[in-house]
Amino acid sequence: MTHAAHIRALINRLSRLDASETWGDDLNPAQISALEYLLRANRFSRAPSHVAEYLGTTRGTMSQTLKALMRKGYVSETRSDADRRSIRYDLTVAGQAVAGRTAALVEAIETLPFERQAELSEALSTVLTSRLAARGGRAFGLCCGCAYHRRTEDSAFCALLSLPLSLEEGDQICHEQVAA
Amino acid sequence: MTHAAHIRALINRLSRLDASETWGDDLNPAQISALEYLLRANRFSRAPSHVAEYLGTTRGTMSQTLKALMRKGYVSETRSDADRRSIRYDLTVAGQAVAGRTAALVEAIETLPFERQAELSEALSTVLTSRLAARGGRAFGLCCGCAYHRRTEDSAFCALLSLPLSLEEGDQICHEQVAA
DNA sequence: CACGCTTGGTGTCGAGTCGATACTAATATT
DNA sequence: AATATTAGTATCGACTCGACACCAAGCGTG
Repeated sequence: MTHAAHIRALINRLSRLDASETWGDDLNPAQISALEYLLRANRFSRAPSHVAEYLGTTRGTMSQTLKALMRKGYVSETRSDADRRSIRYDLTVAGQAVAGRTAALVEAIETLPFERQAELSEALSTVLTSRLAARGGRAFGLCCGCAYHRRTEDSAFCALLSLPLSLEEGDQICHEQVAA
Repeated sequence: MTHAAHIRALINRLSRLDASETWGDDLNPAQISALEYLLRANRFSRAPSHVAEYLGTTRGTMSQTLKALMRKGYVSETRSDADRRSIRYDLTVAGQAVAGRTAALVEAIETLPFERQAELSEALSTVLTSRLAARGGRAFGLCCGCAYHRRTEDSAFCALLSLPLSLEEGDQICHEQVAA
């Protein structure tokens, strides 16, 4: 067993463990993952197709997942005025509460020395980036790390969509993000 | 977003990506995971309850998964003579072929410097161990790392079950394993 | 401007996961 | 011998997931 194969097994096992722990409500892993993505995504990146691409599933599946979350009152639907086809899903207060919880896995990771955490984050990011590039997937990076992000003293601006941004939006995930 | 929360997100995303890639046959992620476990587990650790505990699911679910793999010809059932309740699932040739494939994720991990791979493996192992301990789960370590493993020049022996072992079995996963 | 192509979202189908629960049979305990 | 525990299974309901078909909205080119 090589290091790499072992690492893959660890990743899958940890993910499985995390999924089975994050339970407790009437939500399953896929639904939790969707809520967590919505918590961190900016307003341009909350359509079913974006969540689907981020999580590596299809639009059909994600559509169903979001409808289920809708029925349970964790998200709300908003049709776009600019493009009448697209829908944006926002977290409700209940949804924010669930998505914002600290997972047991996070606490376990925090027991590692800070230095180790940084290495871990770095290494996993590298692997993910290379895999995403191989599949032709988008990076889904942070708004502030985008080539089109413009920042002044007390305001921000997206040069791609030609829209003003709030300062907090800089720290959110954007599906349009192009690494600077 | 803390380092730890980011790492958790990376782990889940990588696992999801891996699952969606390891497809192609008539097998889903849970079935693949079961096959991969069976490939690496020794003959005392291939019962539905062991696979279920390893993967963090229930006996009922795993029973169904293994039956599905049975129907598709990837595993074979063997009732134990010692304990007529228990069943052992072994990989067929087709099962070994699928479980032994190299995943794209493994190739991506292998592009990291060897030093980085070792760190990554080490860090993830630490986290997993601490999580397993917290849940009261077993370690599922390797046979050769067990307190009951006895090794001589050209043979091996399990002092817990009082049974002779083949040399290859030392590198397999054992559900009884107690870290030395 | 009208034609077609593409895109975004949804509905449906079938196989299967998953937890919960309830059950059987075999083994342990007392 | 009676009881408790353990291993595996069947069944139920909610849901995932890929595949596919469908519709409506936006786009692109002649």
